[in-house]
Amino acid sequence: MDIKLKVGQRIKQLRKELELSQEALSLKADVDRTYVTDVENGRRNVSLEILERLIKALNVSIAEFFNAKEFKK
Amino acid sequence: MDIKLKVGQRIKQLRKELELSQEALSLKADVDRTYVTDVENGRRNVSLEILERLIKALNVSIAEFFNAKEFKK
DNA sequence: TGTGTATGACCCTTATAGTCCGTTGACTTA
DNA sequence: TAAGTCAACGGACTATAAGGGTCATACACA
Repeated sequence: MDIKLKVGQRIKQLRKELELSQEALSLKADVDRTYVTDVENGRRNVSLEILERLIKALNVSIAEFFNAKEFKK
Repeated sequence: MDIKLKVGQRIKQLRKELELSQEALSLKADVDRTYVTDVENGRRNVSLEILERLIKALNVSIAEFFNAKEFKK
């Protein structure tokens, strides 16, 4: 599966666990709301700095974010 | 520390373990030779797709790549 | 019905990611 | 003295990420 989609689905999963809307997450991470939609749907090739902001807004470490089975080989 | 530098240092560390030159890594990952230098020195805000190519060229999973103490909190 | 909230899909700028050319300095080996 | 490898750096260029506008859809509730 495409890396962009894997990351998008992981973000969506963690966002749901926190019961945040896309807009609430976008505000916490200081990105555009429609950008979050695109990222979650695998349409954006996110850069490191934006990815870090999104991950921080989800209250997990980068290691935790990528410690999911879709990122293990 | 800056996320770009953390990623750069991790790439350099794994590259050294494999005893690859920057150019050899750049060929394996199909990115520009000079780009690898910049990434390792924290000067590039790498995108997901390029990062994935670099990580694959280093023979580790994405989870393993980020399973290092600098990415845990 | 309407009104609000949440998400998704386009489309279009502009800021920057990524490429490609070259040079330089440090180090090694002949 | 070369002649090679390697890393770092700069300038110019091209491709695309990031941001933002707008409209559509679905759902809930008054």
